Amino acid sequence: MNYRETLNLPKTGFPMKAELPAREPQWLQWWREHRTYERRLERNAPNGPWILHDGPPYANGDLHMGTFFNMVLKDVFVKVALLDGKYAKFVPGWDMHGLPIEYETLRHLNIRDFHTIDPLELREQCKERALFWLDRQREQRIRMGNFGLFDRPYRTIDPSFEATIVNALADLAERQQLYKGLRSTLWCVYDETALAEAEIEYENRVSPSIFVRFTATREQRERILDAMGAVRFDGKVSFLIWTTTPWTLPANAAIALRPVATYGLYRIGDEAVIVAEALAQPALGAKFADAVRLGRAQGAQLDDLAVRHPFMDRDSVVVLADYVDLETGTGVVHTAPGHGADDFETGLKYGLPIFNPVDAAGHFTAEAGPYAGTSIWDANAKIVEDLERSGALWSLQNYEHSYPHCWRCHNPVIFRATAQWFLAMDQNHLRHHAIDATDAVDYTPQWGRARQRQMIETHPEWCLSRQRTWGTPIPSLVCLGCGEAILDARVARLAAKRFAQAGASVWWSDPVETFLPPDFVCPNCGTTRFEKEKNIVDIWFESGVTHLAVLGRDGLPWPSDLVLEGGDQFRGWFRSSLITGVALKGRAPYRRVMKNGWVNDEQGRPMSKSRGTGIEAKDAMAKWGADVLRLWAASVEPIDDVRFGPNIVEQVGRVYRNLRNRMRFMISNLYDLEASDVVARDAMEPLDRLACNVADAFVASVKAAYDRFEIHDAYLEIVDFENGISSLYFDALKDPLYSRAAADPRRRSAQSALLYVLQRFLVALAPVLSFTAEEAWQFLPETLRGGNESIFDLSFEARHRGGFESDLRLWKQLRELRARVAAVASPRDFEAQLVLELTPPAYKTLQPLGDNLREALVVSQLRLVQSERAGTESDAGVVEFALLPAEGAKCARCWKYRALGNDAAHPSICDDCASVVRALNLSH
RNA sequence: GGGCCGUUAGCUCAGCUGGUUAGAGCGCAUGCUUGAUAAGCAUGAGGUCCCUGGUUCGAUCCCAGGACGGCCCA
Repeated sequence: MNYRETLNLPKTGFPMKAELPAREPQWLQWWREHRTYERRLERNAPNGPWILHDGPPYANGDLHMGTFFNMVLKDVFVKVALLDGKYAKFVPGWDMHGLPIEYETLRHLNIRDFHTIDPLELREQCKERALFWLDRQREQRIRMGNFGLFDRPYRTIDPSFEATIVNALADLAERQQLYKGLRSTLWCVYDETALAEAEIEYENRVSPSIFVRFTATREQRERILDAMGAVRFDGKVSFLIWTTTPWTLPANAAIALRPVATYGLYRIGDEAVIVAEALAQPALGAKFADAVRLGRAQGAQLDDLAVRHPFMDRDSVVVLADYVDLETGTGVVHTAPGHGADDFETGLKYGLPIFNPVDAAGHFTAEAGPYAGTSIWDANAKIVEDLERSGALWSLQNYEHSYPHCWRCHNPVIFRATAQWFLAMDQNHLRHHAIDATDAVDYTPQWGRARQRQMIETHPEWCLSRQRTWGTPIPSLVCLGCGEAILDARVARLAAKRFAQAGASVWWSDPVETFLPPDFVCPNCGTTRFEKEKNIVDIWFESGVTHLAVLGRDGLPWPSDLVLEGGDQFRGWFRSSLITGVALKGRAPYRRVMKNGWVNDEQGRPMSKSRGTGIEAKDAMAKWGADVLRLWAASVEPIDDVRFGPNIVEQVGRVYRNLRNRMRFMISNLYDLEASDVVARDAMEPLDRLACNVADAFVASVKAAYDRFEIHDAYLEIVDFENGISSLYFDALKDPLYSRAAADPRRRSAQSALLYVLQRFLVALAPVLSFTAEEAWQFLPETLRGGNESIFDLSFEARHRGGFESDLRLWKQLRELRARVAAVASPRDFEAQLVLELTPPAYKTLQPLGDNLREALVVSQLRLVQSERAGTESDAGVVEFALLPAEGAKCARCWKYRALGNDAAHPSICDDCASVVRALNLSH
């Protein structure tokens, strides 16, 4: 007789092969149809919110693995909160204005100069492109298995959002936080337009390289000599600067030194010059041989000195700047705040005048004195000539270097100061308050706070205005009477109201009168005639107010509990949100900031399309499925930079298969269990009760890891648990599950424990392996699901009885014991009988397991002996053990060694099996 | 060039406030099983803990310098 058919072998439709790319979309559909997320949200509503506020991705292009990684991490936390019973409403958002989209649209339309297209038309086209990419990205985010209100995302182009932006500007204006001032921007004098970084190409160019004396007056000289500890010297004393742009000299306001560098005063003949010591030899050239050092000082000691401008009738003051390097030149840097980004920042820092003597077409204005009317490029030669004549020129040569050029006309570009709107960082102590506000924020990792503070400390005045089309207008006016630029809160609120109704394009289409409050007059001159300014707001400001547009309404609290983005956002969104939050609401708009690392390729280098390592999220999901990729995200340390590629996915794929098979084993042994058969934990066999307790401990530690925002720790717990539960527990259970009668109490106890362990296992995994956990849950017989339609209807709450410690110790002891026995001979074929001589404590803990201990060791017979000896601290409390051949013969049905043949009808099987088989025959 | 971060077995990672034969999973090799079977179990081989100095009785862990890699800036 073939006894195999009399066994309770596992049965399930849960497939071993995952085929995730094909199956996952079905579960997306299932979640949508069953409103799984929404229903759980509603159920959780009374328990209060936990909100992760989404930093808006930019709506151009498909999602890459870096975004995928970030979005999976976000989703894990949302799901953890959901399973924890929280109102974890996740509102995804998109950043949809801005230059990249404007460029892409112009390229799409084949338009070279954006001035040639009507702004309203361009805005329509941009909107279309942005919506196109939003839809694609939304599809990809949904495909990842992310939960959220994807039907109602927030979008920076929504009229209500645009109104929020403008109202924020109104609030800031009311607090005197906004002003219009000059700023140095890249400028093409041929196209007469400002350029963005992205519009620049670097090309080689030959420029005049000149060293120029900035000479001290007699009075200035004495202070310099004093500061440098030099003896009395009556000759000419000069700072020697180096520049390759002589035309910027008329705008010189200062000379900058490196604070930590040492500067020397070198006497050469009857004059003396100051340069950095490290550069003295190359800078002074042949004259260095005859130079005598008269004094020296750190740059920081020379702050606040001054010398005369070589040809303008004014002083040039000494300032300090960290960016001054000692690679080339003299370590003394000519500073023209109107003509360089660094220079400009230094100018702001020191309150220097922003000379701006160049017009839009690149000609000097009257401000340039003798050079008025000259083209800047022609002026180069003229200035050098004049310097030569006045004796200020030290040396001249040609110099080839890389220089920014306009990408359209390929001419060299310049820096030119233009009037822009700023958010004043030091008005109302904003910078100070923002730094202090980080104290109330938790950072993961902790050094994030220092990084964030640094980003605030070094934040220049925030330039809010852009001279482009695709954005939210800054509703500022120009008075036609006096030319004053006005950003008035009342005007802004009126504009916001109009934008909320009709969208921000009305700023371009509607007459200025529609934005004027009654009786509005120029505060400067009283005129009532105005013109609209055509600036849009920096998109970092737009994303910086997402917390105002999304939080504090629709059941969402302000601030959020967590924001989670890539580390670059310390300078970006974390910062812009913090500043607007502090400026407008007095505190950070989030309670915790977490950063995730970059995704590099398998060699640890940035992913690159040209190297063939650039993988898009949608392609990865189509190839491997989302769940394996989600598991990958948990398998790495997300704080650090991580690696991704086919080999790594393959490795994670094997871990995935293990997890899947463990689920499958449990499900497949539950096919005949009815809810009414389920045994209460207290009534279970000791080993089964232990497994349940260990599962509780497992979930508790996984939950604790999630609560610490350590997804990777949760992953390690999961892997550790699955290995233990499988090799020890599942193996032990096979015999009782398969060979006992279906309704045998031993078997029902085991099944009940498996059900519980499976349920806990799936809950712990669901935030990461969402699709697979759901799939497994649905393959569980419905009667066993306890009315929980989806795995996401379950909760983390384990029994917090405490007292897991002794269970975990016993569990560990069993694993060691099993390993110890297995090291001598693989016992799992039941061929052995085992005699264990145990220490008294080990005997005390193991003996109560009764026959379960024999099951766990997979032997046919087990005898425990309490040792007389105290025993060393030997493994698992085993003083000694002996493996002997099992007694009896191998039962053809259960494979254990037993006494056979007591039933004449079944001579090859043991008594227990015979009674099971007889019962089966009777029922036929 | 500056700021920040990282560097532990082939791969992904653990290693608490300095003292362990430095661990796990995956892979690899070997064996068992064929009643989880394109599965399961066991055993084993893999490490100058990036390098160089220093502190210490003792350093993967602390300090300094360097190399390599990454992010943000310049």
